[in-house]
Amino acid sequence: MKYSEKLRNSGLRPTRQRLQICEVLFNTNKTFHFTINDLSEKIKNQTSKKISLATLYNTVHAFEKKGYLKQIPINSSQTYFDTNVTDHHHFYDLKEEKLIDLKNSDVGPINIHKKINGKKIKSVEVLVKLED
Amino acid sequence: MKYSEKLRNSGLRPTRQRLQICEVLFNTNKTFHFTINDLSEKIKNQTSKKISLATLYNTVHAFEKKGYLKQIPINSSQTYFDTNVTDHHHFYDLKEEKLIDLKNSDVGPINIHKKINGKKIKSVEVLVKLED
DNA sequence: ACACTTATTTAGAATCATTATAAACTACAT
DNA sequence: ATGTAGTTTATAATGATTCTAAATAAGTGT
Repeated sequence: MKYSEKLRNSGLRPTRQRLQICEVLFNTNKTFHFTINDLSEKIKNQTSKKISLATLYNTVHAFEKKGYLKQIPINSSQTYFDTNVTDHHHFYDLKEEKLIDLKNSDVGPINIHKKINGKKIKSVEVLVKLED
Repeated sequence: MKYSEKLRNSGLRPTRQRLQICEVLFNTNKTFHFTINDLSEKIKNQTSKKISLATLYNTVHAFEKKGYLKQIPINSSQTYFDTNVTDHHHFYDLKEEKLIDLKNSDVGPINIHKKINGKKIKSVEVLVKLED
């Protein structure tokens, strides 16, 4: 299925910029982590036409809202996004400041035994900090 | 044990500012979450003498480094700290933008079955996002 | 193809949390 | 009391993110 159709089905017009961003983010079997700045660099390198920063922010947030990207909860000066939107967890190497995927099977099942009235669980995310 | 001794034992001089901050943060049985801004407001309300923002940042980071505070990994415009430095986890109510403590017993034990060469696990933190 | 409406892109400005600076001050050892 | 290393402070600087409003492009109906 072409990105343009997917976008349209999500209520997003398939613009040149969005299609380029889709290529960079999703046209690979591997999933990966990135910041807006990383994305900006990739766009500069992999494509000829530049996209303004504002558009990168707009688009990444639009994709996140649609569920095509996830924010990774971590304290860093920049926000990290993940193209892997399945339930999974992360190592964070404090020294290298690098994120590493943990498969779900690397972390046992997690059961939350507490409920909050009127609220349901949207996601469960584990961050494992690593030091030397 | 007095805060001044504790500070000295940690290699931090017990200054008026640090002692005031200790009072606000630790002089209660309840632990709590706060941002630098929250702390600034508390200091303004609970004490007569003001402390500069720079000092609040310096001190909170110093306390964190010494293990008296923990940063909570969450994507928010401000950094959240926790006076509860024991291993425990959090709910994050996305609508109210509020953190709620989870006791360790509310979350089963978490076993990480993956190792990274030369790295050891410093912490394991679970963030459970809540929606309506 | 054309006109029209609405969504999108964009450069640049604005915002805001945080960090850096460097001068004044203070704790503490001698 | 003096010296020095550690702290505090006001203020400036930084930098990621968001806002703005004008220009552009996409979709729709004719």
